[in-house]
Amino acid sequence: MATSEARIEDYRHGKVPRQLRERQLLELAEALFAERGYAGASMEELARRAGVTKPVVYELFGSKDGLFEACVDRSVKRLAADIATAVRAESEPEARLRAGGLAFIRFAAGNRVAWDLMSMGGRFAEQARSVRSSQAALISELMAEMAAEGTDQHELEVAAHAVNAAYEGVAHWMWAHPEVPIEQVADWIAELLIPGLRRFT
Amino acid sequence: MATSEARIEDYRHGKVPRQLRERQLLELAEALFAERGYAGASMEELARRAGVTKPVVYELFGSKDGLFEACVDRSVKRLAADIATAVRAESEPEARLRAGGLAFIRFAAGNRVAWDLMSMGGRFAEQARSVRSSQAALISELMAEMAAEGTDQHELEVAAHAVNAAYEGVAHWMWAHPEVPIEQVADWIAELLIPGLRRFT
DNA sequence: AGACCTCGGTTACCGTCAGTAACCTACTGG
DNA sequence: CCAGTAGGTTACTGACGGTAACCGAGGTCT
Repeated sequence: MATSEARIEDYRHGKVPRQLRERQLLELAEALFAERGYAGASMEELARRAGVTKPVVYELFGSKDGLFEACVDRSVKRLAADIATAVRAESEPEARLRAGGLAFIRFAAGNRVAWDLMSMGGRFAEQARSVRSSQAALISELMAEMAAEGTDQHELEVAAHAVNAAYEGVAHWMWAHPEVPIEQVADWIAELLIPGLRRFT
Repeated sequence: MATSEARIEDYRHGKVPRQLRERQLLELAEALFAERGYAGASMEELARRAGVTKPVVYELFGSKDGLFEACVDRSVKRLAADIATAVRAESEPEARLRAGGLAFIRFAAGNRVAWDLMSMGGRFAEQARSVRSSQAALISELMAEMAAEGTDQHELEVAAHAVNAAYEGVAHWMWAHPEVPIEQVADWIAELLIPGLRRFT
């Protein structure tokens, strides 16, 4: 990392550059949302924790929804990057799926805060849907590699969504069973899904 | 149905029995939540639609959360009943899973209101988790029928959660693709999952 | 030097809504 | 006729999302 990370403490007399303030608020907001839930988190408190007042937050994010979406966006990007990296490390389709799945599970296990953020449905159903779709698109791509030419596009999409959801659902299960190693879990899911996916080849 | 359904209109001068009022409010609340989302739905408006005032709602449900949970509970029970009925109609394990899956998909397709209610995460994460768990328990039961004796209990649970989540995830996909018949979708998922499930037998 | 701009920030307010305390009133049974 | 109660209302509080208006330190142009 060449450019040293700027810190808030360097700006003693208030007056922190917008970009830095934004990063600071995003980090605090992520923690706050995870800690209190969407409804329970108050803009006032976020501002207080950052040592500023409400209008500052509103100028940067527009609204509470805007702030939340920004947080989710951040997490989604991190997750997508993690998966992409893991997938790129392998070359065989099946190995890529296993690697992607493991990365997914790992992320869920190691970033519960971010994870909880992303799986908040409710009024953010639309956003959640688009997250899932892009996730599924990623999987579709993986599957398209190994799919025969004549495969029905809809069926492929459905399978991709199913695969994505399966991992997602199991991630929830994991929280209740920390004693089970995640590699084991990832393996079980892969073992469950791969046989059914083979018919696409 | 022997006992005739009591209706609100029969009680011209206010004074409606609590039980009936409760049913009425639950139905209106379900619609309202679906229409406006949790945050957007106001207790005031619900009361107005029912022709009463807020404290009536509060006496019956305690809080907005309480009302919401009651709504979800109602939907969950309906879904579980639907699935149980469908499953009971078959005898072969594989056919039962297919039937259960189809019932699941059918419910999602025909009760979007209830469905949306159930998949609202956020502050209701705990409730959502318990719903999923009981759902998965149902599937576990199904799978236990066809599972060999020595099967790892954890693996079975994981698979059950994965199967449940897969159906759930695809239900979301369906909304965006109403042109695809639900039987087709249900079949695709079954085809995807069953091969992987066979290793339990 | 002084006029001026702008950037980061504050004070003080509004409207909405969950939740509650206190009160009202038509029936019902003794 | 009186008491109890079941169903309901009025009128309020407190919290919170969101906003208008203002402020002051620093740099820049003439």
